Amino acid sequence: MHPKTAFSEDVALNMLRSDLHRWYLEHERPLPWREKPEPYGTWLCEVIMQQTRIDQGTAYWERFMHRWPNFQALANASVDEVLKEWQGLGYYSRARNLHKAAQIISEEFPNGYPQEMNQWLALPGVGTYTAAAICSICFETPVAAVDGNVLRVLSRFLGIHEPIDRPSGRKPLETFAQAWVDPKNPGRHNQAIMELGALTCTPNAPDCASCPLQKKCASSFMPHKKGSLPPFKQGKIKVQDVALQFHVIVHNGLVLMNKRPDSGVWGGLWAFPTSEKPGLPAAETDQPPASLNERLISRGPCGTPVKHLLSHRRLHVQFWLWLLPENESLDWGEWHTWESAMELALPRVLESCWTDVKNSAEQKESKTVA
DNA sequence: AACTCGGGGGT
DNA sequence: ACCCCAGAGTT
Repeated sequence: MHPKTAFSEDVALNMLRSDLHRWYLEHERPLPWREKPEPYGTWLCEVIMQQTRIDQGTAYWERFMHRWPNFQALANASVDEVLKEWQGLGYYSRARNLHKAAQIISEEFPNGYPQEMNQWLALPGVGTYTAAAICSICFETPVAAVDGNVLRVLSRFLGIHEPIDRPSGRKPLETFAQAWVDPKNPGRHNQAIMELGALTCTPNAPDCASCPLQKKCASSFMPHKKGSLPPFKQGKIKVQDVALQFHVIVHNGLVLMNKRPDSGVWGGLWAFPTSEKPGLPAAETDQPPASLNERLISRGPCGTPVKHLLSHRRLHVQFWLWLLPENESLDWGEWHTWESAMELALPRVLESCWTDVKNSAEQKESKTVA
């Protein structure tokens, strides 16, 4: 590369930086973790906000900060407590990894914390984006934090029409992002691009007129038709139908709850014992697996079937009531009162169906006695 | 490189 | 119905 070219590129980059930074000083949202940035709150924020809107995650951040204000406090919590506080936020491996990472940090950095990219990257739940965000914001490490906002802003700015979810499209964006990072103020720079993506260079109907990068943006003067603007993606999500059955097993007023395995949906959360099969349910209320009849007394459907949407699955959820015979026992999980079961970390779909299922189960159970 | 993993909001 | 969101881990 010719020195002269490098020089003029450098000048151009500097001008873009100052334009962006001026814009950010005016438009920065007053988010709570920006008041007094420190590693714990920043790390917690970045993990909570993974694939999550600020509007949705902010209340969770506030509650976590209040309940567990530092690495040690979080490390001393139980994973069930952390998952309960995480309930409803989704991607529950984040909560389990958060807890695990807090224990690692409090053990390996007593009264301290990691300060380098590689140390953060070694922690569970911390990937390239999160490590870069933490280190640039807290330690002024000159690394680009490339998230969905940045990919959108830069793909439009550079006019990248290659799919951003594969190397051909992603590589030039990361290269430019890294070259553009302000070595003197990387944290503010990274947050400024993300803020621009969140407020102005939005997924649809970007407000180019008020964008500080407009004059040099490859897309601002292109027609903003619905699918004509970067970013483009290759990946297509195939949503599958799944018939899922929750087995509500009751005995002496108690209900059986299972802790779900870490792998799979709702990992680490508690739920009724579950059976599922691909496809749509054959009927409004499918017959349960025959094997359950061997030890349990079937009392039939319970509560109202519901459809529950996940990003890659359409769950058709049904509940089935069972009674455990007197003098029989079951070691599939834990017996809870309906009240104590509700204190467990539950999937959203159970949270929203809870009263309906409980009422239906109690009604059918008492009818049996009579 | 392709999957998996939630839930909520927008159009 | 489809898209996206302050992505990471596994296969």
